[in-house]
Amino acid sequence: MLDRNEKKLQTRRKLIEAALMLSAENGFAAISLREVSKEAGITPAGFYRHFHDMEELGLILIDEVGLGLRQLLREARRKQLDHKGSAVRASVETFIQYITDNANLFRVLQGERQGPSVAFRKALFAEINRFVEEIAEDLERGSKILKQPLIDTPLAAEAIVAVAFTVGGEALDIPKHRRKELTERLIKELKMILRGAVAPTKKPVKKKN
Amino acid sequence: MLDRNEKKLQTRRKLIEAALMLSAENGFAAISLREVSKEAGITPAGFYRHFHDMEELGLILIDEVGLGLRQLLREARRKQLDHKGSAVRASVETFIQYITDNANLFRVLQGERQGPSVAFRKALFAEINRFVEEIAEDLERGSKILKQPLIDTPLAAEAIVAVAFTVGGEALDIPKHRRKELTERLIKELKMILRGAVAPTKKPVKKKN
DNA sequence: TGTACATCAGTGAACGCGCGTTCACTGATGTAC
DNA sequence: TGTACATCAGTGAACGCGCGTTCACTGATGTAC
Repeated sequence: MLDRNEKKLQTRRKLIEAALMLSAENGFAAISLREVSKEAGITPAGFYRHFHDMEELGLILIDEVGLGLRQLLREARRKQLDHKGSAVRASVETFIQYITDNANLFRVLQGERQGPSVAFRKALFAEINRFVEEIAEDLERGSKILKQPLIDTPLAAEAIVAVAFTVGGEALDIPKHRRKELTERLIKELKMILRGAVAPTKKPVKKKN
Repeated sequence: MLDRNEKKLQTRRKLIEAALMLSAENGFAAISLREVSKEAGITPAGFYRHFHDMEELGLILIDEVGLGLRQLLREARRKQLDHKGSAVRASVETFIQYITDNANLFRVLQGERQGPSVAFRKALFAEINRFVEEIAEDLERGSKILKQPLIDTPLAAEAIVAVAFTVGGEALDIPKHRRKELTERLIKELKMILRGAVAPTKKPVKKKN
């Protein structure tokens, strides 16, 4: 009951990795049970020993996305403590690195927002929301340290994530040597948002936009 | 040579509308030539009198998206001239209205970013870029009128579009009565970005984020 | 340790289905005289 | 206006293909004695 189980888990892993790899091309929605099974080295019928159908596999992929995002945050926080340069820079560089390393995982997140099923979309949305909330907490903490209260932290977090994911999505389709530009651009954009999120200190600058 | 041609164009329109309608469910990538033909009321073989394949139809859908976006901008500018309330509010309300009215068109834009083919993605990206540039011009104009120079207009435009499209995408999956909240949220987020994009007037507020 | 039996991950063949594409065709519309 | 011919949007049957799913099966691993 150990070697056997281990073997099974190994095949399961292979299926997950195969799905991740194959969905790089045209998204998870575009791949078939047969393709995934073949890539993982088993027959289509064998697939059913592991998942009820492709949707179940898809939901597990989304879990992996969530896991990846949390790892990303942990890594980013760690880098911020070393604080050479700004916190934003450290975070963005970690983020772009993550995207580069986990392109296929990020593609799932990016691509299946209007994916194959309602359950799918809901799960993905929940995962992203969780990420936004964690970013909000980070912002809150940072703003207290710097003594720069923010006007509306959750909103700022949402805007930051929206912009980061959009630019991140672009990064996937770009040759590596142009990643650096994207990184700089993203840093500037996020700083812009943060600047707008800081509550005015003395004379509030008038704006009528 | 007139009635004939007219009839043909009519069928073509039906195919386009059918594709738009069917792709509402699970995106354009998920629909078949046979489905579209059936929905449009012709046999699958007849499809080829109008398009070489589904990809060609898809590219035309993207053109329609572009057309829609330009109409949206025109409408938003018109509303701004009436300027009851802020320019941002007028724009956002027009935007959300557009999304509500053209949900399927917007879904194409939203959903096929990592769509079926490279040509597809490129076309979509080009269309969005064009939109970003027009927003940038609007921002530039607005900032001159208000005498509030912006630090980096193209960047601000990009961030604005990223946030607007993200929130817009959420709007699609939400019951109508909650649209209002989303509208307000989007307005706040865009104002936040604009605040961050305005060049500091006198003493630049220090920030180390 | 050796034997008899149970478990169960993975096999391979078969199924019915919807797909994209081809083809010769039909019949209404358009054109030339 | 009437006739003979050309055009061509749309038909309907046929094709081969990959799909998801089922099923009885095999044979290696695990368990009980």
